Amino acid sequence: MSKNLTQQLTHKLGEAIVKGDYPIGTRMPSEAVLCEQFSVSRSATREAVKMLSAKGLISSRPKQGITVNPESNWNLYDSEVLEWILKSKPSLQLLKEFTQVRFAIEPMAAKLAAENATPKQLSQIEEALYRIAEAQEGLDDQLDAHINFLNMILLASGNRFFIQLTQFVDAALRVSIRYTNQVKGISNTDVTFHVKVYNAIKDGDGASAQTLIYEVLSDAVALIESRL
Amino acid sequence: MSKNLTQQLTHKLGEAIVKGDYPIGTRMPSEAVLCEQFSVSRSATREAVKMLSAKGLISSRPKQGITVNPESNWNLYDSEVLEWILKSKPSLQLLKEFTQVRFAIEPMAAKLAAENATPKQLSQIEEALYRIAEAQEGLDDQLDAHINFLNMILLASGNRFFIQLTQFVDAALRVSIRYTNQVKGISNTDVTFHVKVYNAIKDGDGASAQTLIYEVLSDAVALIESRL
DNA sequence: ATATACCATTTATCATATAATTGCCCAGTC
DNA sequence: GACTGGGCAATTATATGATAAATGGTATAT
Repeated sequence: MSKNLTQQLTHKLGEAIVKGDYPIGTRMPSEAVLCEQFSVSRSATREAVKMLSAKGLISSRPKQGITVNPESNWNLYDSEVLEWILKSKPSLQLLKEFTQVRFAIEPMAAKLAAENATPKQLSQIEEALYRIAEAQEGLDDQLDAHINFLNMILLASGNRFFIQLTQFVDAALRVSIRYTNQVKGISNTDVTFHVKVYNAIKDGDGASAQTLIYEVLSDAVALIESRL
Repeated sequence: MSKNLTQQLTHKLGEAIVKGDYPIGTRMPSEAVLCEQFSVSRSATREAVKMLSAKGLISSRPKQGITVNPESNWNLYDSEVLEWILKSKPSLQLLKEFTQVRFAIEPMAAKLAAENATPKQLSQIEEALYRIAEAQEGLDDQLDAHINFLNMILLASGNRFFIQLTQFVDAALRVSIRYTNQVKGISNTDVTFHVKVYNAIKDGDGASAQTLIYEVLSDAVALIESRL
């Protein structure tokens, strides 16, 4: 649970907004009303409102009150916002959009990793490989192992914007599991695939690494689209 | 300028943090000190601190004070954070990273646009084409016209996560102009290129649209890397 | 009909008091 | 001597009340 009142309120309101309880464009209850509804002081309320404004969900102005911003203003790559979205309106459509982003990001990340990975990062990817192998034998969680593998590739890309998407990829994979009920098809469980990716990265063969990831995600997207 | 005190302070502190005035991992001045330094009340200070925490730049806890988070926690896709980064430490390295993200995103966005664009969105892309043509004749700003074209493609992708990156692409292109001093090479000024992209999207030829954008960005990345 | 001045509402800011959290030290105990 | 618990101190967290500023709307004057 969130520690302090402000964060608790931020989460409650954030979830409610994302869920659609306060429709876009409409005015939320005024400061005073929110205080009463949630039995907190104005300080806590105002701080929560500020945090939500910082994430682009709302904006508040004198006289006009607190209004819900259009979705285009929301910071969708903020992991809290992402969490609220996943919690309140998971859907196959959302999974599709997630996977499309992975489709764009991961092949390029693998390419960059092949070109830039440090020896240390390489060994981290190799370790991730072992985890996947162990997961096959039931010694580790398959999903966690796969996510770890992808995260290591993102880290090895050496690009801070890719690195920041680790949480995003994490969320995307955890959603996918809800719908596919197995890792297979979304992220090939066959460890030989991951070995190929690792080898390409190790050999500095960016094009191969990129293509490998691209192909497997291509299948994943096709699978999801077939269900829509 | 930012309207209210809280936002002003948020910007000042945000910029300072990104700039490195408060090194990562260190403790920032306490609430009380910040109040005095910037001559504002505790409410304003606390709200600014909350906004920066919401963006992942800092975290504050009793006794421990306000500490600067590692960069991996920053919400780099937040347009304000992006703005602060661009303002304080623009570099060719940063441009490279920006362009790599574009390299990942834009070809896929074009592909999706080809597959999903509505008639209205198609006509918006067509309009953007006219703007580029007019820009060639000096009737419109070239950079703005190019950014507009890319934004329309992102919008037509129908994927909210791509759509959200319009600001990112905007920032990336505006940085690139600082270094290349001309749009050429970063985003081909030849309008015939853009016509090809538009036609591919209009014809629903995702693969072609994707390849076209990929090729031109491939050149852009190569150009930047040659300067590093 | 238009522009200006005023008014009411809501957030913004300031100020102060009290509570809660937590790192740290110190004493006590085994 | 090392570990455990209590208590202290520093800092943020929360509550509350008062005042300022912003702004949409209204009324008024021309």
